[in-house]
Amino acid sequence: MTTVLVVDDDPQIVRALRISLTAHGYRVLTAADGASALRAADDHPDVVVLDLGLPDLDGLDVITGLRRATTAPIVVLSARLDSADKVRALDAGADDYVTKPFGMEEFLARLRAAVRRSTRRRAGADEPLVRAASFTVDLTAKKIHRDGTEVHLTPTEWGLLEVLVRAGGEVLSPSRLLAEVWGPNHTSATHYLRVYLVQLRRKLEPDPAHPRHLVTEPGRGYRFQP
Amino acid sequence: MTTVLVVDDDPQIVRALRISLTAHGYRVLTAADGASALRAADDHPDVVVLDLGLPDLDGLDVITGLRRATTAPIVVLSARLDSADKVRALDAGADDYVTKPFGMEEFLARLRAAVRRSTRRRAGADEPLVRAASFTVDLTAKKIHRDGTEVHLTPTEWGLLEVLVRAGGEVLSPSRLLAEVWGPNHTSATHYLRVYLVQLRRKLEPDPAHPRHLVTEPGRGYRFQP
DNA sequence: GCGGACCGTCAAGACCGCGTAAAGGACCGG
DNA sequence: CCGGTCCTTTACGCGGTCTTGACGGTCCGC
Repeated sequence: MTTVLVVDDDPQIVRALRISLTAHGYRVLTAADGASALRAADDHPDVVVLDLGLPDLDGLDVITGLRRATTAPIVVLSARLDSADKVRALDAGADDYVTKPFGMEEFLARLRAAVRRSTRRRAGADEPLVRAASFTVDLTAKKIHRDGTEVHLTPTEWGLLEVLVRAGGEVLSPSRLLAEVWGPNHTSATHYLRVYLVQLRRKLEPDPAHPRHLVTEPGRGYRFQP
Repeated sequence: MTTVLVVDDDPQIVRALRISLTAHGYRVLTAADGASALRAADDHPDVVVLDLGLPDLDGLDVITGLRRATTAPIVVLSARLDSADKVRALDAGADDYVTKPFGMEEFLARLRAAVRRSTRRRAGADEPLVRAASFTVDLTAKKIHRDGTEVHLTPTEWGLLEVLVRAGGEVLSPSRLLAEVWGPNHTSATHYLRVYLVQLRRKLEPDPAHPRHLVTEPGRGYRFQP
């Protein structure tokens, strides 16, 4: 679950944000001033929503202080429209700046965008990882693993496998596959496909003669079965 | 140098952005429609500035298309004030949304924030000293140490190594490496790379014939393995 | 049962990317 | 002007990869 630290001294806004955020599945921590905000940073929130008009500390100092404690994205809320304030806040380490009054939908979308970017590396890095019974395909790292060891694929082999995997189980016609891997001018060389399907099966399938994942659909094409 | 891809069909805006961005030390690529924007994504911009009102493709499709090709942050420019548009764009994969007309200072600050966020991980905070098993790279002092003694690198050798090290293990394509080290006009002289890779390996690798740190990814490029 | 279309398999040769050595040439400081 | 460093360019061998051809098998319609 994603944890949001809301820092604002206005109980009205805190309450409104808590309701909306909780309703959207977030876990909510709150702080009413800068000092407690910096303390709350130790609880490792995934994202911080920060009002700049706090009673005890200057807003910019809160940002730099938070930056020392955490790499979580900071979305600043502020009533000030002055663009110089925005520039200072962003350069101090904030990730986005929303002026009050704000629309809740837009605010939530900006929050999602901030969280998405900060988690793409660690969580998202291994999300496009497709599993089959006997091997796994890492689409970003372009690597295949089987029985714990890495399997080496040639560029063309990889190109073919990638197209099949990205299709997500859909049957792809020979001409479609050829166009994707070899370019639109090789759509009649269906023999290539057979050769490379054999090689892929030999490298990936437990029993290459009876493929379970790289399946032939006679007369229609090929399909990847996760 | 940070590379910005500016996508807009209005020559006025492109021109204004190019001037401002260049003056602030960015390298600027431009595209006037969605199709060429997707093509330009292969040049690995560090950040994309995208106008949503393009003549050929729907803005959201451009965002999702870019997201397939690159993880660079996307800052959307749009004349539409409707918050529903913002929500859609942000949820499609955009990182920030600026409405026209916009203040250049604020825009630049948002751009800096977007770039900072996406490069924070590899900047490695305050440890610009990268260790490999057989040598260490000091990125600030521009020095290499191996077995306690300093290794001398020529400027070009250093440039190449620096780009590889800063990429933090990511595979870099030949064209990308050439553009970074020799400038964007030498992207086809792939032979340079082989020559300099040999020299770097001879100076740094324990067994230059079987490199452990400066690794070739056949068909895709080169990678630094710490 | 028979022929043809489609598919799987194997292997040989062409081709291309990569690594390596080394020569030519620009540039610079003495 | 000279020696050195560094960049560029040429040449070549090797190994992996792609392409191509041949052949056997299976399924289906006739």
